[in-house]
Amino acid sequence: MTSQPASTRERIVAAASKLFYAEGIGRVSMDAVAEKAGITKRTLYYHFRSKDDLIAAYLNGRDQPNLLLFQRWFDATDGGTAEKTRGMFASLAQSARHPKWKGCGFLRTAAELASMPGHPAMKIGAGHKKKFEQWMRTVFEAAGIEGGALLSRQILLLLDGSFAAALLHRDPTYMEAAGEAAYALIMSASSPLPQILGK
Amino acid sequence: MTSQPASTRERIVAAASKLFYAEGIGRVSMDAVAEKAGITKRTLYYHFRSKDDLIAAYLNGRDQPNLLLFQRWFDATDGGTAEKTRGMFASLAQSARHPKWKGCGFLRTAAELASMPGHPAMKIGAGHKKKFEQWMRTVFEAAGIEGGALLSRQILLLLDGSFAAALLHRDPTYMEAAGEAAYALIMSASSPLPQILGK
DNA sequence: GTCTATAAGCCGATAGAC
DNA sequence: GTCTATCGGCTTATAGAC
Repeated sequence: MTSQPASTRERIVAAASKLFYAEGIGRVSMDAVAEKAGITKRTLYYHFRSKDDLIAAYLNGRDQPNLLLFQRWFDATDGGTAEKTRGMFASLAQSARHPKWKGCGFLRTAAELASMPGHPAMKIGAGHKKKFEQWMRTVFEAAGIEGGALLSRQILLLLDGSFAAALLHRDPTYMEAAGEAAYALIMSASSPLPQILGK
Repeated sequence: MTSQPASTRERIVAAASKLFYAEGIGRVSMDAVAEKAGITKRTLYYHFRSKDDLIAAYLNGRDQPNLLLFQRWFDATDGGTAEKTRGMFASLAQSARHPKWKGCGFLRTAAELASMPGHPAMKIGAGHKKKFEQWMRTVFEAAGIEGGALLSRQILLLLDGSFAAALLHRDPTYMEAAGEAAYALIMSASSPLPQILGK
């Protein structure tokens, strides 16, 4: 909130955030974080009790900015809800073309901490994705689209799937395919199929 | 191919597979693998040049069995292509309810190795997912469904998304939601929408 | 709040005997 | 092919001065 030149704590989180995202939390040492932040390790441990606390702070710092980014991408696209959602995926694909892109920090951290379900970072990651799903649901309900609860969950699945596939194959077109699937699902929900198309 | 009591190499891969999947590759030491396999570390390094080689062997050993599992789940479900695909996701959700379930080993390994795109394990993981996508495509084309290339890619996205979401939230119902989305997408592709439903 | 210095142990990988 | 023993380096975290 305050606009200080940047507190020591903020500089630590900024340094950790860059390193954790670029290399993965398990491959970054506390020494590396301290060096990147321009402080000693003793100072680092003064501000954060443990590496696990720092990991939690890293994800906490990315929660709101990431959500705002998705919302800006959605709002910036012309058309109805289906078009706007597809546009959001198109912007995501564009962002994934940046050389430093390395997937979703929340999902990658969850993958690394899969054997520690109670880890604070897992809860933050789960909360972040829940917020995305909830936001999408309010969007669908505001647009008068039925089945917003199921639909928003399906959009989230396409989003996370596109993060995983784009990272594994280093191919952002998976995100565009996810956008097309999202578009088709929203269109189907917007105009329920007549019975002639039933099974 | 041979049905020996189990060669040393096979026992090593079996031990590594259990440990890597349960704890994540970065959290498992070569000491732990050797101990689990009942050999010394020197013997382990006689059979595998490095840990990276062992990681590749781990994923290679899971490639075919995993694909066969998906195909068996698909075949075991009654109905048409859409129902069979949804049934496959339902079986996946059931498997995810096992206490030892920890997501997709290929995706979790890719997340850990995100900063090493050229790692052999990344190529094996990408190949595995490509095979799944290709298999789905042949299924759709054999059933006479149009757009099999795009559709199979969208099913893969739902699959990977459900792995990620189910792991993060520890909630297998995300896989059932993915199955419903897959069902809807396949039904739409099977019976193209008449123009009254166009935008 | 930040520093220098170090504890105590684990890491991947190797030497050399048999 | 398997063993005992160990290297050199890196890991998280802490002690005590200022």
